[in-house]
Amino acid sequence: MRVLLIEDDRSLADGIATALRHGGYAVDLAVQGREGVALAHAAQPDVILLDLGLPDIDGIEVLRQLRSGGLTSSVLILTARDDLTSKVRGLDAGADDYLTKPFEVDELLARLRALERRAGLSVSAELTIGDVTINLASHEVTRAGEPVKLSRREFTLLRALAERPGHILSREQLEDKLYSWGEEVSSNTVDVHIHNLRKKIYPEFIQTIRGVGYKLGAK
Amino acid sequence: MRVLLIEDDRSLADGIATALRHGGYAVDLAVQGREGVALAHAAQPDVILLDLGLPDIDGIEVLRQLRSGGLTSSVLILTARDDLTSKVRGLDAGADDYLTKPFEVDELLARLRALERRAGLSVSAELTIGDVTINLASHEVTRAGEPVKLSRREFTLLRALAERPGHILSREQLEDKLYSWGEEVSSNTVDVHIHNLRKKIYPEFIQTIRGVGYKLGAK
DNA sequence: GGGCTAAATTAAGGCAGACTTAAGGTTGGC
DNA sequence: GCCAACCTTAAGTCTGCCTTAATTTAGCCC
Repeated sequence: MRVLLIEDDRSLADGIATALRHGGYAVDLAVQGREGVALAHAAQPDVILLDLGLPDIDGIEVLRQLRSGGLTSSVLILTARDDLTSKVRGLDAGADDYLTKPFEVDELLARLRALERRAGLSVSAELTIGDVTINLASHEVTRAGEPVKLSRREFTLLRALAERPGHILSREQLEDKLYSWGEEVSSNTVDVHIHNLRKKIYPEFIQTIRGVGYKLGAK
Repeated sequence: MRVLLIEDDRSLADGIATALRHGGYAVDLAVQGREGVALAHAAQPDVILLDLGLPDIDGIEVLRQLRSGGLTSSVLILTARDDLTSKVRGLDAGADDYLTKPFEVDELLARLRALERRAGLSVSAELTIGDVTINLASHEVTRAGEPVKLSRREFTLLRALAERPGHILSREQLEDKLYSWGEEVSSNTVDVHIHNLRKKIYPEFIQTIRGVGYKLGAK
């Protein structure tokens, strides 16, 4: 866990840094805004502790520069100002939390733990088979970078096949993916949708195993 | 965005709830700890506002039950106690933030926005999708620099979609963002609001995935 | 190669889901 | 307490998709 502390008051900064190191954090220290922005990009910290009262640049401006530079670290603002507006401005400029000076080290540590907890990354689930990508969240499918427009049933079928590339799925299994209980179907729908999929992507993309079912890739 | 408020002081609770609803949140209200735990599971709120001084169970205990029940909503503690220990205990028990009473509604709203941000919903106070910008704090929306006037419901819908650009949200999910428990709606309101949004912005801005839901750009 | 079965192809009809519109109802501001 | 804005309903229209089924093509075994 890496922390970047941007704080111009040297003795306060040293005190915090020591406490954090005791707490098992790796701490980088910057005493000016510009320096802080540079270090943030160099050190890629998990959390940034940002003092609002910096000598060279306004803290909120630093925050803005960090965010517009694409930085995703959590930011905790340290401020002597307890006026509402700068708190609100700070939070709206992309801070995750703030702490008013003076504060107790225990509270700082507690807030850091709270920030750590929210480390859940949202992974955009995407399947790739050959030059075909399937975005599960947006239902977007591309083939060699070109978007392919699929209907609901087509998408469901394709996903079912793409989830187990190389495995053969029978018509029956595929129907199970398409239809819920009590709305079974009595025709060759699966065949038809497979056919349409092949037309939209390319024929060899889906292989037929005669008498068994269909499968993707892994030729 | 859905908020669960657990607060035993009825008039305070009503005040907060009204303010939040104005801000475009769907608000569920519980006046007791047990009730709160139950509702949290039923309503699946994005954020829980938890008063520590509840009549039946201690607030921290409520929090513990919520977390051990696997709930991942962000929790913001409201407390009259400004003593450090209960703050720290709260944060360690899994709260994401706290606010000491009395507080200003503006600050509550700012903290809510900050919580939403951390939950990975958005990175800054302003969302931009294509040439449309959405200011979460002021509720101002512009399209190609031109201001667009949206109603409350329209704004809430747009925000929900904009928080996860490219992701598809079903009508059901969108309704959850608009309505609190017990005020469910049985018509095509979502459709209508989407339609009005499209008229005010432009039709292709919101895409329909037939049989699945709606999504924004990300093209 | 002939016969048989499985799969591919095609097109049409029907329908469910989505869009549109307008009329009440409700709410909030003054 | 009135007015305007906004929200909900509901009905009607539209459209893209799905299913159906009939026909053609391909694969396999003897």
